[in-house]
Amino acid sequence: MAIKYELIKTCKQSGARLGRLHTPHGVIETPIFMPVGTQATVKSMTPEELKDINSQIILSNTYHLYLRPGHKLIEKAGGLHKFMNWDKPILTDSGGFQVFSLGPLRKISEEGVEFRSHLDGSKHFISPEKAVEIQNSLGSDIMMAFDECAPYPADHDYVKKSLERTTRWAKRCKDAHENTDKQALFGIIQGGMYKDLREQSAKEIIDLDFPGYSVGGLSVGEPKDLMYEVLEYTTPLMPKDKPRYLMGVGSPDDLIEGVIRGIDMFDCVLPSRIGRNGTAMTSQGKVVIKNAKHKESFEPLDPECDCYTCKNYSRSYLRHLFKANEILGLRLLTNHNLYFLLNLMKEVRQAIMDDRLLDYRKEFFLKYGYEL
RNA sequence: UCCGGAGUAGCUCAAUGGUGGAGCAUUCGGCUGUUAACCGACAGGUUGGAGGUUCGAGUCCUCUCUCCGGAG
Repeated sequence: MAIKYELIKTCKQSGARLGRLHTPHGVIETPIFMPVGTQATVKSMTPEELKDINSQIILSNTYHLYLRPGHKLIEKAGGLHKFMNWDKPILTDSGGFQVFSLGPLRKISEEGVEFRSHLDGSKHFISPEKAVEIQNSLGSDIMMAFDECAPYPADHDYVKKSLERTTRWAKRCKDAHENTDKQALFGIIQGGMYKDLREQSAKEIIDLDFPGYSVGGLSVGEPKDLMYEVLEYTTPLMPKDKPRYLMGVGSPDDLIEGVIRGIDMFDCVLPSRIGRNGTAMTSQGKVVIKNAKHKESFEPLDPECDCYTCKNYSRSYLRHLFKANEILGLRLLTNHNLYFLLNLMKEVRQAIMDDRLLDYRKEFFLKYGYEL
């Protein structure tokens, strides 16, 4: 087996899990946040910088790398790790979400998905088998099954048909995947916002016996309370001895709420994207660095933060960089936001260890400005 | 001094004589398995000034001011 999950303890106060995930490229302490590096790069960050902020694993993308530069090229380069100079674990998303987000450019059938490239309009076809083949070429530590992410809202009938197809596709992915000792393939539970469908999907996917499971189809525009509710009845259905991954979630409150509901892994573009767009996550809440009120603020972005950005630069300077459209500004904010979430998860792990995650949530929310 | 050109939003510029717009800048908002250094909103005007022609003038006419270019 490529990976092994070790449950260290559960928080007595919240039930959250503290664990370790052993992978071919090292051990990951969970719960963990995974920075997103869609095109074989976490935008604006070097691998060295990612290590400096304690990134343990990053995510990359099948769809994007298949289109450009091509998975065969990456295979020829010696695999994704070597190609991008990252020797720690990598998880690759299957392209299922791109199917969801490509909208009118794609056509879904039982066989797979036909779509037009967003780059040049060329026609392509990705099947479950193809998604596995691509990810085998990339050589990621954790591969994701090719799924269909249903939109929100979607009616019961549509979601049921969609999740059943996701199950059939998951089976095909598993059958196509042979490199099981070097790469782990995770199954994805769908089912939208319907309890009976989540139960059905969980049963079908777990019956296929994957080394890890993710919850997909959340964080697609539904209210937060609804997402938490779905998690509350979905994670208890998942095996305790396997990692649980909530796909696409990454706001600070969602991470904490997800961990409390039994999630071990998260990924999200939010910190890197809003960082590039000029918003920082700080212990005191959100900071939009371009706002005029920071013009003469010579204080750090977050006085409680120990990241490179906060230790060396003022809000005034960061604002200047953004106003002047200087590339360093978005690099520094990306660096800070990723550090902030990685550090948040570190504190969450400590709080689980100390059996006080609910207390921690309360303290964090109060400072950040979230309502409990 | 003469000749020519130009004066419209903070800037660069649109607008048959018929409801003065855009891009950028400003201010603010959004972003959740990246089609995203992106997207959106608010605000911003006595069209250099004064007359005139006209039902109606940014647009045509007269005078005037400023700037640019050329000549002297």
